[in-house]
Amino acid sequence: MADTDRAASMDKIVALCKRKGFIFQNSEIYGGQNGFWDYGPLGVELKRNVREAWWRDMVTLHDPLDAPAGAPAPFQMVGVETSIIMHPQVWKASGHYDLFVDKMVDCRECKGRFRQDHMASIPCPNKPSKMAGEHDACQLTEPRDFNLMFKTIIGALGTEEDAAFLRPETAQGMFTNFQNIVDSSRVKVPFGVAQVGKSFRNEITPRNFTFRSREFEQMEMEFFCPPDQSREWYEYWRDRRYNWYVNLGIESDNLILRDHESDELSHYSVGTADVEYQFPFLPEGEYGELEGVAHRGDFDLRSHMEGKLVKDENGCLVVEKDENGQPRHRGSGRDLTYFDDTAFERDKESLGVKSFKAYCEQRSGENDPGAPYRYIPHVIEPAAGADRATLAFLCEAYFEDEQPDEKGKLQSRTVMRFHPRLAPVKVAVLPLIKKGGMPEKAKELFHNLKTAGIVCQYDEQSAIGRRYRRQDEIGTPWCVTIDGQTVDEDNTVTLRDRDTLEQVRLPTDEVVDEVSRRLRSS
RNA sequence: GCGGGUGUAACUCAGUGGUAGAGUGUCAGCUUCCCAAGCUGAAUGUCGCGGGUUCGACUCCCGUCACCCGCUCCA
Repeated sequence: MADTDRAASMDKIVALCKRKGFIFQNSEIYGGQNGFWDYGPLGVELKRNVREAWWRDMVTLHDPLDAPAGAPAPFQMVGVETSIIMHPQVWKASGHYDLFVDKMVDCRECKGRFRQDHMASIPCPNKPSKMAGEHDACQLTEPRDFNLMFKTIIGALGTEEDAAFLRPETAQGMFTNFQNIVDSSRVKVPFGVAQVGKSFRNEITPRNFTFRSREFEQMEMEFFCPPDQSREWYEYWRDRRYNWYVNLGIESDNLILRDHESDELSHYSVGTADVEYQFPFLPEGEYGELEGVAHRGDFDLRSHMEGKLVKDENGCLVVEKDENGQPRHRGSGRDLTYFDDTAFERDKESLGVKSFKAYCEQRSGENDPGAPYRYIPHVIEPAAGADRATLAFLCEAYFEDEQPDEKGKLQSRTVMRFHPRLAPVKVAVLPLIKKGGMPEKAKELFHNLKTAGIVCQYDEQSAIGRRYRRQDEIGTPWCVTIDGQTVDEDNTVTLRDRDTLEQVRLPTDEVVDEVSRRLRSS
């Protein structure tokens, strides 16, 4: 597909999102706000389904007794929901505070804005032979702070002293609760903590529909494992997360798993891979990030123990010091190490020691006498964007094809081919015509579907063909039609498939079970 | 943030210095026994927002907001 076609299809998707109630611009009646979006009646169902598919896969269906296929070992998985505003020190210790506060310099002459630490390598827009700020005509402002974290004030009389931040990622809530979770829920390493929630970033350039928003929702999981197994776990989660998208209907041609180059890695990461989708708003062959799966080592827990970490000249993580030799941003001072009692109990006989204390004393000369039984767990973090995944599913579902109308003439059809589990509406109940007892019969079935908790719609408005198309356009996988045969003969209905247009007849009483069965097996 | 483009009904878009139309969609009625059918009727816009010029602005000018494209940015 040419790039112009790709852009055109994106325009159609955006228009459909608005027309059918998937996604609206936030505060639209006031002119809108850059970087903020609202989900409409169908969008909220779709996004809920995305979230639930993730939570089900991660938490609800996870069986801690057996290792899932491909996993190095059995593991446990729990969920949390932590607050959006956290203690300001969290962001200082994690590094976000320093990292997100960029010094920016404006040029009054060329109207350019530059990151102060990048200026030496950015050509002056007016005189590209010189670097920004070095041309005689340049009129630079003083460097100013640009904080990518949303700032707020705690307390009604709050001053700048009471400044706090909306979280730019949900992950820190899992790290700061690490000890609480270990102490309260009897989990043992390796285990994961999952969370779904809103995050906020003051993006400089929100763009591409909901892809880069200032308020967005993340589906993050922090997986804590022994340091010597972290590589295997990283590879496991990377592949498993890629497959999650494939299983929910993303064609593998549009989806890639891309390992980061070493110079692309965050300062704390020893390995990161992105799950990326070929969005229609990108040029052909370019992909946008849906999810980052990062091997974060012990960076996060260590930061919250010791304080903000930086790499020293040897590439080792050390606490960053201020001019007085004190930590630049102190940590909590809590001991967040983990004692692997299972492994120690297993090994202690062969080690010839009675207690862990004795083991440590025996190894008192070592660098880390508690190793490998007491350690800071390493972290594997699959961090997915719920809005980005939702957008990818929307783009992937969009199809235009041609189907014959009642006169046999081909008519174009817009159909959203959502995976049935993601479809906002699962089934529509349609009386073929508005009389002959069909509406009554249809309403009865509709009530039964409702009672069974299946999201469904009832529609008796206008011709049957048009109603099918309406449902196609919002991606409803099945339509049940009540006709004369239902009422006058054998109480059977037709069940129409969105993609094949094929119809099967089945007894009205079996519709709820059949739809449930199809949803389960999809 | 910079440069370019765009902004008229729910959607797609016409339009003119004299306060607005089409198609689709939506709604109501009739008809209709399976894929955007037909007929009849109806509702909807302060022409993105604010200011200026003008007797009069949707139209011209300025500002602003939003969207798209290109740069920049992207933990």
